[in-house]
Amino acid sequence: MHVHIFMDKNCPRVNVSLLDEMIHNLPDANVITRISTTFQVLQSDTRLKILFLLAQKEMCVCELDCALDVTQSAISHSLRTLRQLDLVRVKKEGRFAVYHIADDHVKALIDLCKEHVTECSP
Amino acid sequence: MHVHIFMDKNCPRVNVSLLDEMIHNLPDANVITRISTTFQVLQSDTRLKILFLLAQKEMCVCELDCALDVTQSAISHSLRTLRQLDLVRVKKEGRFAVYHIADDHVKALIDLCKEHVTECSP
DNA sequence: TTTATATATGAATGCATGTTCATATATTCA
DNA sequence: TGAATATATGAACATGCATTCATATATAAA
Repeated sequence: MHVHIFMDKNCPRVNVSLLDEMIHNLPDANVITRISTTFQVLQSDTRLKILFLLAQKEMCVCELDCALDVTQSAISHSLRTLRQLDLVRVKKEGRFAVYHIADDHVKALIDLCKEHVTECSP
Repeated sequence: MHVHIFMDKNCPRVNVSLLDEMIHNLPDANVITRISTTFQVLQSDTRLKILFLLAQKEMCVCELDCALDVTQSAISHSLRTLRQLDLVRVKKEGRFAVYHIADDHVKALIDLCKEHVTECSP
């Protein structure tokens, strides 16, 4: 893992060895990227609504289609994105694709964020 | 608050009154939007690195500038965005603008997401 | 006051992403 | 087998955003 302090900037407050250690403590670049990708997926109203609905009960695509004011196509695209990050999972039931929240981390994440947002109201 | 079930879609699995209740249980539209905005801000590698650094110690802009391989301008823009959502806060110390994490929710959020990402490795 | 440093901001650009439309696949039912 | 329903996918368009460059403001040092 590369650690690189850009000392050409020459900030008088920098403690080089401390900063070096702090940079070492950063998650690996690929972990950072996966975290940001996850948050990126949680950044859409439609996908959030899907997650809040699925948190209550597993649902097939056409149920979601009844509940949300977007195209069925948009819902499928959203679900694929959520699936790719393992935020939701599918099981086939006859001709229906029934989606459910992947695990409790996901619920905890959105609940925590909801807390943050509703507590401080700027 | 409007609840609208789109029954023209006519999904055989829909239980109208249940779905109606589930839609009522959704957070208000503006809360959803604020949640998605928050996640949107957490979706950038640069801003995440800033948060992971600030989680270790408060830092001024030029310290961050030494630690990260992006422009000082980019860092300032990122910090403003983080500030606007109350994810970080500033205090002035002489000519330095010293930033720190706003509260523990924020730490908890990114830690939880890091957990999720590092546990399931697709 | 002049100079240097620290931070912020605006404009411009390039890239990514969400949605819709059109269409393809898959499953059930007649 | 054929028709209807359920879901997925691709292309296209429009929008939003992160970064950089250039520059402005603010604080300190000389």
